[in-house]
Amino acid sequence: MQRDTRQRRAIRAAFKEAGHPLSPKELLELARREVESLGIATVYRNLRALEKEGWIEAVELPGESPRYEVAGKGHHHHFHCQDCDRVYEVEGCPGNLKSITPEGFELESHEFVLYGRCETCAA
Amino acid sequence: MQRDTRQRRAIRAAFKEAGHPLSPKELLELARREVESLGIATVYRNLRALEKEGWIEAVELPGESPRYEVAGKGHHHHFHCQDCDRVYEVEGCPGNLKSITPEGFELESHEFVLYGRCETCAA
DNA sequence: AAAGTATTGATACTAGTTTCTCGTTAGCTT
DNA sequence: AAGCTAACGAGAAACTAGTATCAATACTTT
Repeated sequence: MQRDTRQRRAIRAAFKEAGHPLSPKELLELARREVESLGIATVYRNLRALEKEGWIEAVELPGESPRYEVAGKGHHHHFHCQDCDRVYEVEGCPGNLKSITPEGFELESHEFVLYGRCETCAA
Repeated sequence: MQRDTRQRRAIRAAFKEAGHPLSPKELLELARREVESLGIATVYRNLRALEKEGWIEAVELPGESPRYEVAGKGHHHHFHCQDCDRVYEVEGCPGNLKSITPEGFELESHEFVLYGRCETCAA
């Protein structure tokens, strides 16, 4: 049976407070504010468990190792800040996708990443 | 000075014949049809050299290690076939990007990937 | 054709990320 | 509160992608 540990609570809390996708390292840092002895192995163990139970899902960005965000947010995309390297969610979707899909290809889904500077770094 | 070797010719030829982005492994396979002794180290060496001289450029897709395509094609995006795992180029661009960029964020560039089945695999 | 050296191929190595191992800790149940 | 054992922490190990090493090969020039 699954236990409700300090570590797991800290990890869940970190996701909720952050509100944007977190890499394992970012997650470790954030959750250590709560449980400072937290180890990286525990982070990975819980990421796997939380993903399996559907509470988080992986966010893969070009040339980056995966980040994770709380699941069930509906269709959205991401903004990657080139200064602070953080990833933000963006609402909305450009649409128009079928028109650029080549003849005979079956479009199933799409991913879409904006690059630039976030509000904080742009200032 | 740079030499014109069988290996380098085979690699260039593979890019031109393929007409779509190639991973180092794909490139190795293709170029081995021409030079069967070709080693992976040589592939990486030439990828680096060709990228440096601007003849190819890297194509980064979510969760994938980089592929490379012949440079200088103008703005375009990519279609990743989930069956054969090949990547194709697609013309056009949805536009409309500023409207979904959050307040205060500075948009610099974007990347955009379609997923589904290519013509061959859809048949 | 010979000499000089850039390039090759095989393999060892590095770097980064994720997983495994195992003794210890701490939730949960009774 | 005692016992059971899931979960933890630290470090070793595995995996992957890419780079470095070095003797052998093969372009180029003379």
